Amino acid sequence: MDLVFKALADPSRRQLLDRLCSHNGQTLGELCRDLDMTRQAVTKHLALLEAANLVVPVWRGREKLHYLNPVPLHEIYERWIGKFERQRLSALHDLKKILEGDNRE
Amino acid sequence: MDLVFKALADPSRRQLLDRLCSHNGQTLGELCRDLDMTRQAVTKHLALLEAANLVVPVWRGREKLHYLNPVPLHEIYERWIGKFERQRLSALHDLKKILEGDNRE
DNA sequence: TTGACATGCAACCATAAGGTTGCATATTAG
DNA sequence: CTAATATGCAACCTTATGGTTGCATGTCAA
Repeated sequence: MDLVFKALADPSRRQLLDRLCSHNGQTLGELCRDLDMTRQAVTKHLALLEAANLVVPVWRGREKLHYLNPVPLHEIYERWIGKFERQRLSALHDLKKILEGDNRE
Repeated sequence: MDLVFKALADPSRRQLLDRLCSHNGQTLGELCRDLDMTRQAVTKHLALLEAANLVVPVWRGREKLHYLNPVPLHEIYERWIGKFERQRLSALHDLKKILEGDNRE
């Protein structure tokens, strides 16, 4: 779970996920195209995404295809974001109240 | 948006959000209780959470109260996680197919 | 008004993170 | 078989990150 949050923390990695979202199953070479980063940098990012299980690699000969795994993101939502969503309205209410009262007790 | 992902990347900060979720409006001192970290470390974490607008501070005399702001998390979900949720089933399908086929083209 | 309390600010430190370059390895095409 | 292609691995560098300690500031209570 921590690995997933860590993996999502970097904009380059989110960009890679975005690319895979729009075109699943790309090779490393394809994912590198038009990025101002070396192939090795991309490799490192993909390694973190794989460690977080957000991306699953599949070898086809000398090519490495990358597939999106939506499960970890879904879990993040279920076990983490959802919890805050459930409290969202009451938290917003707290905030509104306290900001209206403008710092008095 | 990047600030929000960065803020969520650290487990201590997620823990602080958790604490605020279960008891909103705590002071710095309260938030520090039973953490194996100095007050200054907590202050730094809270500063990042504030920069990401996940936590809103309200001063009451010499005390600083901390309130949860659910909006950024909601936006993360709306603009980011939701997008992947929408593709979730097809991505799972891709993954299943490719893993079944076990690496042939 | 003075001391205790709640917090802020700044310097400093160790390690992690993101990136590069150079070379090695494995697969495919001619 | 040999070239070119696709990728991996390792060393290295710079900056960010998470943490500490020490001291300063502002507020409340006796």
